[in-house]
Amino acid sequence: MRSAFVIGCRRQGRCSIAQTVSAGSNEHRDDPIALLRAAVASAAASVAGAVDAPAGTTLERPRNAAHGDFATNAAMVSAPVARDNPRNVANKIAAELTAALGDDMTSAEVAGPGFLNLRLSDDWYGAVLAHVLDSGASFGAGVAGRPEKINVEFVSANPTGPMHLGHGRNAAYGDALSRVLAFAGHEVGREFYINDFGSQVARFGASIGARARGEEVPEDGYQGGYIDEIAAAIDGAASLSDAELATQGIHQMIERIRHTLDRMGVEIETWFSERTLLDGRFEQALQALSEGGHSYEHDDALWLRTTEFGDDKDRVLRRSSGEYTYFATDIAYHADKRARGFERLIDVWGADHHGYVARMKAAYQSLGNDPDLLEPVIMQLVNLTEGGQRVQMSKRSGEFVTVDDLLDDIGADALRFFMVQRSHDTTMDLDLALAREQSDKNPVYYVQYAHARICSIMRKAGAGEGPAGAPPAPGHELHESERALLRRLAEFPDEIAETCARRAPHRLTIYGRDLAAEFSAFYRDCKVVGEPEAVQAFRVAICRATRDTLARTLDLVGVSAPQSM
RNA sequence: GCGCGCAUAGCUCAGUGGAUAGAGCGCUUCCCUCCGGAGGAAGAGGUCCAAGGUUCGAAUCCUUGUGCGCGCGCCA
Repeated sequence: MRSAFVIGCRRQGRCSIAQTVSAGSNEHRDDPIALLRAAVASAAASVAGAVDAPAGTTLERPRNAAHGDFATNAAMVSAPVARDNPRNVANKIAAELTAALGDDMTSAEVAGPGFLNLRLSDDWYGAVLAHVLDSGASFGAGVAGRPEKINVEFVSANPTGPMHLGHGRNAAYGDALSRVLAFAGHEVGREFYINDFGSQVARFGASIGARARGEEVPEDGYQGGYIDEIAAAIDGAASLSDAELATQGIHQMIERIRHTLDRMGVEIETWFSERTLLDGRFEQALQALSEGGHSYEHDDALWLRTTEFGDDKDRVLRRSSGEYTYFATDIAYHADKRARGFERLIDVWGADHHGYVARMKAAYQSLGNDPDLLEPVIMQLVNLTEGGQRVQMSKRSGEFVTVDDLLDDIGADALRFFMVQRSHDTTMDLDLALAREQSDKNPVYYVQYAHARICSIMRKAGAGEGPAGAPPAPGHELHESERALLRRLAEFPDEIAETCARRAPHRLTIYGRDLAAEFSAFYRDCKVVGEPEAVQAFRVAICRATRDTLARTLDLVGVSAPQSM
């Protein structure tokens, strides 16, 4: 029996639930936050007369300073179990905590309906800083409860055209998610599915052929200047077959997409060709569906009974014409991912694919898999704005804005930060004027500036990269800005865990901005260089920890952390 | 019509059961003999779409309604 005990933070309106830990857990023995959390859980369990703290017990960072450094609702949650009123329970928990934490805690006050407001000593804050620096590059890493082998399929833009806005958001999200999952300890495979098979490929080849011969593209063909460019780049294009043109054209488009992703700093490990599934794996998947009794013939077509697993209607695998559908090969693709040992599949799809979710999960289940281990993530649309006006067309070409256009315009850092900034399930506006701005108005510059400023301070302090070592215990009374900054730093591992659990990398951009703002307050209140030696050493250590955590946060989003700007 | 998503400050958005709902932008007013002013401080600005329900406690969970987006093909 394991009851969840969660720590949350609550400051400036944010409330995050994080890592769940059961009472008495020994993990992160040297992590002051984990120790505090464990002490609260243990005290609550003891007072409630239970083995574990009651579910729903939280440790929060109150936004109101009068509510202490940390606060817990343990007493209110435990009261029903303890058959006592919350304030009495709170007093008992406070007594237990005082005994358990000793000098680390300076006060535990009962407040309001039964909140317990805790204040920690400066020595405890010193231990937080020591923990961050001791952890070094692994601070916040490996927080995944149980490491999994996860496949993240993203972008998968059709190789019949350039990457547009939606692909940019998809790429920024998928790459950031992959990075943070890997950082948290999962084994992650990043994959791009190349749709190089089927009717669209034929239309693509026909379009190139038409342009190569100076004809108009067919009614159902692909329009756009890039078709002319591809036709011109293929030797003797006018005399090649449409099929050959399609093959060469797709190769070129993939190279273009690869180049665009490179410019964004997006890494793809596996470029998976749909066509290669036809070597037998495709037939194998269809056979498995048939043997499982999930497919049937009707009206000369082959159908999958997806309604068996919650879809609205059954779906066609093989058309009456004999051609297979995109859906059919996609099923084989998912079977292949599973066969390659990935236990969890995350598919990052565009908004127009949300109707595809139910059928794909049904198909995955038909293959004998747990549908919960296939997670389609739907990216909502992106609108571009400029000075409040909606812009969707490129000024240069008059066509839809491509990712390359945006990279030319606002750069990779701004593109990635802005695209990840919003939760994937909300339609977002990207303000080009703001993204272009090279000032504090622009959030990505704000965070990068804080990092550069810390680097400058450390240069001035002559700190260099010397041994991080254990910083001296604070010899001075800490400034409230120092405590606030250390609390924010200490929150990082929980933030990583929560970002992973919710598949929500946009949290990282918020955390980065909050950490940068917290540093700015520290910078305003606390001088580093020129202070007495012990004070300077302690503050340089704070700078080092903040710099590294800011850099890590930016890196997980795929944004650079410049040492000077 | 059905399905999925969304609805929070003038704008763009955080916030998936806790105390007085936050940030950025915009607006108003301040701060450079100061380790980077690419910065900081203060202020104005809210029926958290509506109505019910669950709870000691709801922006958050449940129902219904409204509005917006997207999808509903033997396309991909």
